[in-house]
Amino acid sequence: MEMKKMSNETNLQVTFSKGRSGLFKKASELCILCGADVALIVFSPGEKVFSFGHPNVDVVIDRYLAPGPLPNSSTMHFIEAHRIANVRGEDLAHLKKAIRAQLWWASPIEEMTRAQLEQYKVALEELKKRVACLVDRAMLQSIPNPTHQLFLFPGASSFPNPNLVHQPPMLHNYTNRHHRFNNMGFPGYGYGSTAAFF
Amino acid sequence: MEMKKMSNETNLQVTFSKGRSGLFKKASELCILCGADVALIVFSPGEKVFSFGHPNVDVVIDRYLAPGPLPNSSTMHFIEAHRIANVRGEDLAHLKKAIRAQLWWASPIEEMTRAQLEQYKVALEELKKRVACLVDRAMLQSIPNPTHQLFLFPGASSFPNPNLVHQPPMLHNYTNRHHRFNNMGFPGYGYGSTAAFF
DNA sequence: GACACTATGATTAGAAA
DNA sequence: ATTTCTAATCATAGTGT
Repeated sequence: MEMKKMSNETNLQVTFSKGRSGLFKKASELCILCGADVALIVFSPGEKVFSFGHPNVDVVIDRYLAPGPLPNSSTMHFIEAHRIANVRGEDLAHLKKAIRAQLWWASPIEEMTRAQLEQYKVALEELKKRVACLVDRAMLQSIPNPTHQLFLFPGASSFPNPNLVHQPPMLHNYTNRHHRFNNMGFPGYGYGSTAAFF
Repeated sequence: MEMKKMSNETNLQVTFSKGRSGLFKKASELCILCGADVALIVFSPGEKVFSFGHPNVDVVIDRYLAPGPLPNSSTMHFIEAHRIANVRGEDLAHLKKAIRAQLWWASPIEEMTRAQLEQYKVALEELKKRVACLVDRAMLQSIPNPTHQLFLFPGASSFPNPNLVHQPPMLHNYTNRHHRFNNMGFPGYGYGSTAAFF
């Protein structure tokens, strides 16, 4: 088969789907057989997200990004100073609840090393300040809502529920970022439960 | 072949190496044939890093990490519950620039709406608390730092230079995070330069 | 670790649902 | 976008250098 981008749009679609399956399968096999840790993120031509990770996508990414979530040196300048900006709760309790259910980037936290955690913490404080600032300013101006498609769940159609997949793949942690789910308890591949997104 | 972790250490080593090659090849094929964007990170049993990305590992990761419009449906309730802010032009250019230039996980920030920003802010606070808690806990446990091997270039041996590989793989952007390089100008696969890692 | 070799079991392209 | 089916192709485990 010629190694160049396929012209036929339909065939491309099919090929992508199959290829992705094969790719993910290979990835999981590598994890199972060799105990390797893998993070695999795929964006379809249609911009849909597919991911696979062992033990978990974010954990691997963090490890890849290590040492420390502050990849660029310029950021390091901020590590020294700055204390935590006091932010009072306001009436955001309910918001917290909602957010708690969907915080994607917090899940890998308990697997970070102490050093990473410390850096992470500092970085968070810095970021929070910036965000707070942005929020305040945004309050004054009404940023037009970009097309929200809030109820769109790209990729959700692929594996709506891992347990419903016809041929149970040994894949686990097969997710898309908008609708994460861990296909634990899979035949032949059950890994320790991942911490819930608190 | 039985799908469980291999016992023979030697065979495992070989299998990993082969499997990784195959996996990366598949990944690149998916990119070439279907124009998919892929990030693939693999940690060998020996903790060595191997990565592949199209157009680039970090770009894909960022896209993966970038929270599109907060996608959870339950979130909607809160978004609706919030009043809309008033219009007012304010210059955030410098702030945006600063953020864009420094915090990788903040990059998507300027694309968030006010409502999203507020949630983001709350989320940060929540997260920060968790981090602080974990840090404190970690302080007491003194979690041993995993060997950092900061100046080690694992994986560099695999594909020292793509151009030197006997059978030129169609792989590109085969990197390890400590020694990044883009194998642009590859026969049959040259992609436009990706944004530098600011 | 990478590479050569080879039988065979696994994977895929293509068409179609 | 995924799946089924099939024939043909390909990738790989095991062994050895």
